[in-house]
Amino acid sequence: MASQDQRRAETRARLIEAAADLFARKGFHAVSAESVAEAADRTTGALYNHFGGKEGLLLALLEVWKDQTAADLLAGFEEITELDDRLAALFDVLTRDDRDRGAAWLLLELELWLHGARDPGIGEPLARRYAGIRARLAEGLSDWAAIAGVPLRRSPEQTAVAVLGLLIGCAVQHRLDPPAVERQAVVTALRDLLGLPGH
Amino acid sequence: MASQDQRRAETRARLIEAAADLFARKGFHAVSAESVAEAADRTTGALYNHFGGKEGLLLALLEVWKDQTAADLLAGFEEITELDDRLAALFDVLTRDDRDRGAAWLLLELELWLHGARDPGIGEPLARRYAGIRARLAEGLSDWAAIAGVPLRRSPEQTAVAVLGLLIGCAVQHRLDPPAVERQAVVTALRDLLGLPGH
DNA sequence: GTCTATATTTAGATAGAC
DNA sequence: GTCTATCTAAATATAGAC
Repeated sequence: MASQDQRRAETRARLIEAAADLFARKGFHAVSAESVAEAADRTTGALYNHFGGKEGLLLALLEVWKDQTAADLLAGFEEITELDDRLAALFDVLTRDDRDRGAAWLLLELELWLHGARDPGIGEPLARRYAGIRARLAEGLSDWAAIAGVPLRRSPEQTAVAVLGLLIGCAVQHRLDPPAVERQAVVTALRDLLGLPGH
Repeated sequence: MASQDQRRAETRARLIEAAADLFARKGFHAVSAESVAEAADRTTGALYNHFGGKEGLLLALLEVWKDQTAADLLAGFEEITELDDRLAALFDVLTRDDRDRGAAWLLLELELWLHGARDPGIGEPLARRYAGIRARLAEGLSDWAAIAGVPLRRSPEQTAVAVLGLLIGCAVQHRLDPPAVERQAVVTALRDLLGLPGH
């Protein structure tokens, strides 16, 4: 009896994973429901049974990633002690271009954003997700400020907005033209936002 | 004889304008070549004759916007004298949501970016465009620093990267959740990047 | 140079077998 | 619950008339 649920859960997981990969690499509209099912070793029938369609799959994907992204982004941040390295790690998460999930992360992120900006059904959960990421980041920055004895220049929330904004905006530019965005310059810019003197 | 060229030029312009509007509002893949032609009061035949297809239309659109964007972004910047107002004007260009072209600017921008990140044929001209925008912005910042007597904290180019990055990243967040991004906080963050004391 | 009409392909979605 | 087979709709692209 449990193995039925197990198989169902695996099908669901496989479909979501395949969707994440394909949507990120080719874009939502350029990917057919059939190709997602095929990549997951299932069929469109299963996909429609689970998610009701491609749009439903996108929403499910968003929900799964809701917390995971914040975790990915802040994983390094909370472990590293040296501040400059922590800041650089944040940028690296967004710009690394290897074969793992981080590879197309930025692409999928903006793919989702673009849908969210047009469709409230996607936009609202996405907005909540960003708010969650900022809340965690704000908490981290607030703790850091207290320990380091450096007063933040804005509320923790608005500092998180600025830090996240700078990271996203620089990552966007980096993707099109990597040499144009110097890693070290991003780090010093982040330092500026935190109210630290130049190195 | 000239009227032949004129009509051809007008058809081209109408198609590009219609494409900009529709691509921005609905996204490239969600828009059919036929709907673009219809919105431009022409037919698909004309579209294919001019651009060879929808992809060609996207490229042509990109070329037209190449310089225009920098002009739009910096138009206010160079006229306003009060620094905080200048900085706020930059952000306003990216976040205003009225009925004119600025409305969907950010959407079309990231729509193009997403295609550019996946297709070098789009990515390379797009990268050149961003470089152009940064060059103009760097020049403006450099001039300002000289006049104001405030030394920039990074090279003009890398300062432009950071300023543009912060603007884009904050605009992205603002689009999904306007109240979460305080205009004044963006201004002070920009001040930080320029090495100015808090207000 | 532009339009009408259409060929070709492929998408999303479903019905019924197992 | 999943798969096979198929239906309907819509998209890109073209061919030929004007």
